[in-house]
Amino acid sequence: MDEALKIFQALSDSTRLAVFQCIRGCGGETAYDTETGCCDATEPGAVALCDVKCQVPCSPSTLTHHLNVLRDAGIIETDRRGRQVYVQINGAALAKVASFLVNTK
Amino acid sequence: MDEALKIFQALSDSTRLAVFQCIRGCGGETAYDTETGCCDATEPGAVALCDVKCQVPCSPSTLTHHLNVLRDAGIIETDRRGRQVYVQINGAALAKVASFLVNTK
DNA sequence: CAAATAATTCGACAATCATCAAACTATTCG
DNA sequence: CGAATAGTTTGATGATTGTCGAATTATTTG
Repeated sequence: MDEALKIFQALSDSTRLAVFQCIRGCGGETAYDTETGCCDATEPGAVALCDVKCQVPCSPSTLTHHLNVLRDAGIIETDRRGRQVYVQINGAALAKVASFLVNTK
Repeated sequence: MDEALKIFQALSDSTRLAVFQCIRGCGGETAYDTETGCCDATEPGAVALCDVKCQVPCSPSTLTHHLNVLRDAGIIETDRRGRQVYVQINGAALAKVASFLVNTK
């Protein structure tokens, strides 16, 4: 399945996997960091890019690049709200690949 | 998890994914091809490299390279029997990554 | 032992790709 | 409007990596 290949490629870079994990973990309800002021997710399951950047050390352009790869693979979805772009995980795509992995034969 | 990263890297190449699928599909009971004589798996769940090579078009050295990557990632296991090396899938490793993918938060 | 089959090792080469800086667009706010 | 914040676009560059051919090792068999 070609869809699975794209997802594997998207998750095959350490920085990109960190971004992925950040979006997943930070999108929850309790992930606010009072020290840095980062990760002030306004709703469950969505994070602003600027908050991701706080936790994954890379330049803005690199982050944009990685997000494009993740989005093209169908792993995440983005929508802009005012100045910020919010990101969230597409669970369905992940579930499909997970079943592909486990599926015998 | 660093283990997951390695597995994603291993499956992020189209040729390697083809090898993976070949081992999985061909390792079954009924995959013998009377035309080419390929894929004469002697036991369920194991395939000889020469049979994989029949189905995935690449040079022997390339195949060896890909198998090393897959083995280092823990996806497959190999053992030599006489002239041939047999390969089989390590289901446990795949199951672990599958649950990593689905796992929310 | 010699020949044949199966697989590995080694180098080299081409292509892909992650990264960044700089310049730019988009949006809010004073 | 002008300043500030948030992201994107566009090269360029350095590193990684997939591929192969040639030489080599391992094993069986005549």
